[in-house]
Amino acid sequence: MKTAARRLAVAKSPAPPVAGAPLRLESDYVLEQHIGHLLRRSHQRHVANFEKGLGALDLTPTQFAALAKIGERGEVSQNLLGRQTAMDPATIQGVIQRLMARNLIERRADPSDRRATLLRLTPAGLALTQNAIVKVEAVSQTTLAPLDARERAALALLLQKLSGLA
Amino acid sequence: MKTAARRLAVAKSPAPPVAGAPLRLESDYVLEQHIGHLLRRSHQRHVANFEKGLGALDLTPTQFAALAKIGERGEVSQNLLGRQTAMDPATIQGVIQRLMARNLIERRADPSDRRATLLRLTPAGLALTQNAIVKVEAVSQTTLAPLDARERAALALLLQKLSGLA
DNA sequence: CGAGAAACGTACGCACACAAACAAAGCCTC
DNA sequence: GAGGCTTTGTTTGTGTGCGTACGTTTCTCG
Repeated sequence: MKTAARRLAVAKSPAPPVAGAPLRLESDYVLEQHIGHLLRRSHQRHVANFEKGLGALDLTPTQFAALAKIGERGEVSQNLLGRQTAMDPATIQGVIQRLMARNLIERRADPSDRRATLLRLTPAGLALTQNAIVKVEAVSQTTLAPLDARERAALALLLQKLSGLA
Repeated sequence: MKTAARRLAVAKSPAPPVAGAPLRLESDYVLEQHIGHLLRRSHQRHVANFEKGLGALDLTPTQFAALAKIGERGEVSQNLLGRQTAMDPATIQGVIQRLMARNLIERRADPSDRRATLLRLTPAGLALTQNAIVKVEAVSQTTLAPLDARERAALALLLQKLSGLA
């Protein structure tokens, strides 16, 4: 009912808003060729592959990045982790909370800096991360499937330049 | 107070959760070299440039994509627009609502298919989109600044392959 | 023709992602 | 050593982005 009512409300506007031929851009802007759109679509496709490929583990790309980085460093502050994984303090906050709720990481106050919080993996988190790393390799292969070896290397280099990592 | 209380609650766990040396991954996984991370960071950087560059217009990349596509086609259904801009039906919904709330687009029922809704630009929407297109070109230049002309062409081609557009 | 399948839009919930504003703790300089 | 700046983490608000479920309408096929 609600739906029908709303649609009627929209449809009942007779002439004022919609008069003649639709307005068009005169410029021939091609969305599909623009770097932003291409980056967005490529990233989108990879994220979809990721969530397919890790299905049972129930990890998002950002959650995985956080786990991998903590596991690499042993123990990191929340803030440093954010910088290393390119996440806002506000963003990392939610990620940490969700990982902690699943008992994959634990935190303690930094004894030498009472502002900071140190993060480390739990045994469960370590096991899950090891497991995930294997599957993530497969996901990367899926994402990169349209490219041959030379193209893959070229793309990696270009993206590193683009994102300021090279 | 709330903050202090929470921090104490965390800090008061004495030994059980945090015992000895932190757990580490034995594998030498390098987050920074993986395609997903590179795509994420590159996209992230571009979005930041975009929001800087369009500042006053107050458009997000997706909102701009929707406007540009509507302006190119004259009048499109919401669903088709979603496919053309690579957005979920659920995602395009919110975008449309926000653009409509700002009176940049308007909608009417499709006379030949009562399930569908047709979208078109308002005069204000057309003017804003024309204006935005110019600025978006500049944003793309900013994003691509680390690359020379040959690299830009190569990157565009690779991303088109990667996202299924070529 | 009529039932089932498919398409369109909507609604809700979860997870990023960032800006802005804030409190607490540390640093730094005069 | 005291005031000011910075750093760390939190909270709130807005905007994507998708899964899922839903109601309506259209299409398709027997």
